[in-house]
Amino acid sequence: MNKDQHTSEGKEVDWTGFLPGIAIDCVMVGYNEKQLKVLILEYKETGFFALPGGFIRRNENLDVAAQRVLQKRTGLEGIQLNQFHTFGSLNRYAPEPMRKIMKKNGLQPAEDHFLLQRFVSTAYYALVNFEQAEPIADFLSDSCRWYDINQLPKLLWDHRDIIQKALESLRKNIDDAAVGLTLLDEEYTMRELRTLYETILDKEINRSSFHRKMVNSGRLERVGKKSTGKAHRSPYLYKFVSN
Amino acid sequence: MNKDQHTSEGKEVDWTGFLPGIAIDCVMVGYNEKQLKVLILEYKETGFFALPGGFIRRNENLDVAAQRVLQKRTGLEGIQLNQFHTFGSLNRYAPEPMRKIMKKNGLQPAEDHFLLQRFVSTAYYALVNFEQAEPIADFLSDSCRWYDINQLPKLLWDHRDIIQKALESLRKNIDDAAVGLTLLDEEYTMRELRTLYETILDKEINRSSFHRKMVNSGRLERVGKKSTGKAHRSPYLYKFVSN
DNA sequence: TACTATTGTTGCATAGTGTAACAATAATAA
DNA sequence: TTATTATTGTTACACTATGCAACAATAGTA
Repeated sequence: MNKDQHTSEGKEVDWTGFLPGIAIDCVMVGYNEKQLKVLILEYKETGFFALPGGFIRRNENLDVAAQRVLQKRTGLEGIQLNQFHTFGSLNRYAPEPMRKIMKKNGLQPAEDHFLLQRFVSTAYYALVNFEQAEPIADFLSDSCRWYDINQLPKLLWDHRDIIQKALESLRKNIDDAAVGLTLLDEEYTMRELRTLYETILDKEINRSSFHRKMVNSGRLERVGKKSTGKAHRSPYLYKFVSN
Repeated sequence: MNKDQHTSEGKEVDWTGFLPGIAIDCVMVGYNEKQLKVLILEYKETGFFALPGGFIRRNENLDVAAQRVLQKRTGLEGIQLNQFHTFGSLNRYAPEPMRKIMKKNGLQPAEDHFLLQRFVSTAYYALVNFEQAEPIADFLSDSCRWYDINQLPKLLWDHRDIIQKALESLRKNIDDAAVGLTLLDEEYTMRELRTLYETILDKEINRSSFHRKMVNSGRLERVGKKSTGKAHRSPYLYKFVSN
């Protein structure tokens, strides 16, 4: 058999249980203090950073595998995952960092170890509530943390490109994605929702147009007013309609 | 080594030269006589039909592999390929048809033969000129033919779903895809272009709105008139502007 | 020369959106 | 109590895009 000792997970990993050659990478997007965040793993003692990812079990759907990866890293279930691209460039095959990571974890991988192969990677993005998620490192990493999308550390392989493409995809789907539903608190002001849009799209949005569009979309419901404590009219609170 | 005899291609196939577990499927879309066409392979003596596909060489980019598949089946180079989804459902793993296909080709595949594994498949669609393409079967097939997208034979695995998703993707991108550029002759009337759009979108399009939109897009150029021989005003001919 | 069918074009209604202005209002200052 | 201030809610206007309908142009036919 082809097993590694991974005491940090308390069990051995049987790499033969996964499909070879194909991996999954997840861009988990959060939002806090007017900034977009992405979950990033830091590998032990190497200064290497990368997206959370995983592999597909031999009797597991691709989409289910992605759900599993997300659940492992955030503790959340039932999050909508969006497959946006599959990355298969040759220049993403660079086993040296992974070999170093494994050595730092006390492993002595053979040259043809599962993790040192070339992988094609199908990438998903997911909108994750910053408050509810609990970043959890995997057995090769010592941290899984939120990073500001504009202040990412240098990432391994093509993971910077993957995040960029995820962001483009999110921007394209922003109106369908119900971004406010996941990224904001249950109730929010129009200003907060607009700021979220502006942050994602990285451009200013006209105030009254946005207001009209959101109200007319029929997906928002007024649920009260918010006291800002400031010297001006207090804004309404909205939430997504539940149909 | 792990080689099969394939005299129809005049050489052996060394399956170890490909990445395992991941395949490519191509939806090549053509247009003829007001109907959308798709290139479909028929496997020898089995009555099995499937999309043209292939695998990724160990030192080959994913996108390049897709180009190679397309080139092999159509003889065309430089066609734009659009990756639209990666299919990884478990229910697409059904090796029995492939085993039968191989046996009909005089092969006696081992249980764990490369082609009998589970594959995740990254799918591309491409717009292909019906006149210029020369459908070419591969070594396991005895034909590669255009089929009307509304009269497809029963396809193996999930290939019907793949075509459906390709069509949805094409519809979403129809305005960017410059469909007329590839699917029509170099010069065409507004009526022909509109009929193409209507065929792809499967709905009627308002005549004058379409006319306006296309003219205002700045991507069309009037290049003359066409004699229809009919008793009415003759339409202008257009072509895509070359910038 | 009138007729017919189709194309090219234009006017009108409606919807979406950018811009600016006005109205409402909650706290603060006078 | 009243004026001030800042921000939100709303509305008017302009411009664009698009569906719809009507009119004009025209190439062949009767």
